[in-house]
Amino acid sequence: MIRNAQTAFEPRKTPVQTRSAVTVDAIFEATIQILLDGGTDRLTTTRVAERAGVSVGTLYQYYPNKQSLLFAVLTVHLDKVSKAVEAGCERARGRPLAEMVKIVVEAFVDAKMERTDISNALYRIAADLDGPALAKRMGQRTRAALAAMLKTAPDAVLRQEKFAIQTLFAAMAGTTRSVLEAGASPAMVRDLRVHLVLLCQSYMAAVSQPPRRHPSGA
Amino acid sequence: MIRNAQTAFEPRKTPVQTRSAVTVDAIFEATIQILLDGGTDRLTTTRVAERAGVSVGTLYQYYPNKQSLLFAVLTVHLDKVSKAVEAGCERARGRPLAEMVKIVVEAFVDAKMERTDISNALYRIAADLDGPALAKRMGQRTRAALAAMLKTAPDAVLRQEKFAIQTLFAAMAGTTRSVLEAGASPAMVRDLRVHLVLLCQSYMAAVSQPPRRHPSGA
Amino acid sequence: MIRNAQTAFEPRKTPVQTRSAVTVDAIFEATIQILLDGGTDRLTTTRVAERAGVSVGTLYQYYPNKQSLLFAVLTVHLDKVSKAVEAGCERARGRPLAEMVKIVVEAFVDAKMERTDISNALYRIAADLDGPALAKRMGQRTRAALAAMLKTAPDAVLRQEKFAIQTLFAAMAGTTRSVLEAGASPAMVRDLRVHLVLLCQSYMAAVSQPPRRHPSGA
Amino acid sequence: MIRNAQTAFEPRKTPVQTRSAVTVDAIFEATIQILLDGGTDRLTTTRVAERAGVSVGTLYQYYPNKQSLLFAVLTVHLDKVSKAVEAGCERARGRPLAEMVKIVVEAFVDAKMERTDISNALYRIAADLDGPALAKRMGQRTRAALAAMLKTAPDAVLRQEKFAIQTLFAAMAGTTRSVLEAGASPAMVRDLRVHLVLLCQSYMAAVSQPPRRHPSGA
DNA sequence: CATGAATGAGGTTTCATTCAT
DNA sequence: TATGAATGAAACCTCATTCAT
Repeated sequence: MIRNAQTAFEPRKTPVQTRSAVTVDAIFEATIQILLDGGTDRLTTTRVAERAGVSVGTLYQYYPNKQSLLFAVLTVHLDKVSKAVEAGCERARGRPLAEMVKIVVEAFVDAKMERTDISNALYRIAADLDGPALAKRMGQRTRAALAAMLKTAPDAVLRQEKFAIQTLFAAMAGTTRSVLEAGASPAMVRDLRVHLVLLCQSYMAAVSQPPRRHPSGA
Repeated sequence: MIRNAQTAFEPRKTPVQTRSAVTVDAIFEATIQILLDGGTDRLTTTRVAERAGVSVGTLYQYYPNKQSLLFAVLTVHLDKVSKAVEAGCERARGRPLAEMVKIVVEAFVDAKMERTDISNALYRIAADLDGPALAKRMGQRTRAALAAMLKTAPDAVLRQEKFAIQTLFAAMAGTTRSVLEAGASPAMVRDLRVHLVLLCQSYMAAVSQPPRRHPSGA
Repeated sequence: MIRNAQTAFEPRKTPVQTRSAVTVDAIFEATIQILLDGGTDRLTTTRVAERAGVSVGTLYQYYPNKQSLLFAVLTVHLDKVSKAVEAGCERARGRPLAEMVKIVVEAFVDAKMERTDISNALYRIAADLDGPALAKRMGQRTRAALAAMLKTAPDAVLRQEKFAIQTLFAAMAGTTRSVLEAGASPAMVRDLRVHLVLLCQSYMAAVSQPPRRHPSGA
Repeated sequence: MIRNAQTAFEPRKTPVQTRSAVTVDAIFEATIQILLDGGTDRLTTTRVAERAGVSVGTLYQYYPNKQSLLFAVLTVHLDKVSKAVEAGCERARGRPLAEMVKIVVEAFVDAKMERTDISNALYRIAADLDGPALAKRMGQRTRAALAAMLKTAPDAVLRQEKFAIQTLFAAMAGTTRSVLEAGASPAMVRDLRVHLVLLCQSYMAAVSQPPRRHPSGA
């Protein structure tokens, strides 16, 4: 486990020349490839560089250390998933609660499952980085989006809003992870999609109550 | 990640003499201690031996390699949790579905949360071992116990039984993990306990139907 | 230690255009700055170039390799000190021995102590260059100047002149170095100045004898 | 330059088995050998181990890092010199000032000059360690011994005792160093021995005064 | 001329594992 | 059986230097 401390994790330089951009992409791709067919301990900076067709030195011009490379790769993935969920939240605004949950959960699962191999590989490297830090990075944004969306539900209002959302998110992410790590078959993925929707819908229903009617009329 | 392939993972000898038992225990305890205050990368065989008060040579007499040590430690933990759940299942036989779920989920959460630090540490070493293998080890037994218990519910019968149980288990384990890895405070743990029960209860209710009445009488 | 062997140590081109002169100065200054706040192992060509506001490539246009840069920086410093001593020698011609020594030693100490931080930093890089070569560079000139001056002393003539001068110089340089490297405080520097004069004066007196009187008259 | 900071510099373990003692000695000797025929930058831990006929790993069992190895080598040398001087001080107690100085200076020069090659090599590695720290290590003890000895001189008492001793020591050490680094020939060494005695004697005489007579009798 | 991306040998250090004592 | 010294492959990372743009 590599604890974050205060070290600079930021990539070292932003490529200005075209050549650099190509290099950075190659490194990125190589990292994932190696992770896929080698596992965590084949993932060495030397090997990544080799696979990317550059020298180690070059790799270190862009990433100050191994963690920063892993961090970058992970971040890109998490951001993609976050964006997918946020987009789902946007689309689902104003719909009934059950529908909302369906849209969002499906967006999440689809994003995660698009490449189950990559998702799985990334779970493994996540363990070597600072857990809480990453959880925050991804969780915060997503939970905010969920909260905003849920307020627009016409048919329900949450009790213990904050914690309910946390649980909802933990259930989505955790259940998916468990299934993935168990080595899910495509069939299982399909089923998961359906059942996770059900799971989240029923939970949300359970922690909601009908909105207070406006004393309109009468 | 250390893939096991065909290597012998079994501990080398089962301690028969008292002296050995003490040694093994010390090694065991040392492993966890180091994990707790050092993180994954302080966890070296030498350090474990040192902390346990034995020589590395001795350690290797009981565990043929590092993985086998980690595997053993993890196994003990998982078995403890499994047993707790199984005991819960036993206790819950014949009760109404909601009650069943409550008992089982609480048993699981309590077992995991008894020492959140240890649970967290073990999540980290789990990443370095073979995921699916471990999932199986723990999952199989537990799911069997759940299945047996659920059949005794007087008020509900599951649809898609097998997959529902898988999802139930993934939700329990995954959600708990997510919360733990985010660095849960004691307060959050308490809330989790309550909400995870709710989550599982509502899901189980959703995938159940009232039992077909026996055409008794009439 | 980088032994020079046959490598070209001379700077590559002498700047004729103003732009070049500015560049060279910047590199020079940067080298010292880095040495001051980083120590020997932060002193990399890349860093020097960066701090100087030019590219590494440019640096290598003026200095064919790292040593040549260090050599140049050191040389400038040594020349400055040499010049100060030579000027002292010039001023002191014809004076009594004790006065001569006072003037010269003070000139030397003042030159070295003007920036104790820089002197210290340069001692460090000197170790990475060829010791004897540098000693010669500085020593020869200075000893010649000392010899010429001492011949004009009206009140004394040296025995074993050559070696006495060598010792005088070694004592001046060595003692000063020892004090500096010990991390001299300003107060110590003041004291050193006084005592080094005393030291050299008494030594010179001890190795001198009254001049043979010219058989003038009688 | 490797600054000391707070890192453990102490050797890692004291050899208990005979085998270890042999190993440690071999490493020690190898370090010096490499320094002698290679210079500072051939001095790598790998090369030292190789020359010592052990593996790098073994080296690191005894020295936690490169500096600690250098530090140890240097320390042994400095201690040897210190001891020689202290022994000289002991022997010289009660003698007249000039004799005292002669004994001590010769003890120092002889110790340093016993192996000029080694002394020179060590000057070079000293630059890569923390200057002041080392100066203290050696200087303190020696100055204390000098002070104690000088108090027993029957024919002189020092003015500004503390600073005079500091200067005396700096002159001894510094002058010797200068001569050595200039690549002294055996002949020069002989001369240095004589002249350094003279130098120190005349300085000490200059900063002394006859002792106040006890108003005994008359 | 200047730039700065790329190189890659080589440095320090760790650590699972063995085996003579 | 226990010990712990020894091993050495392999990891991470730096930096002097080059050369296409």
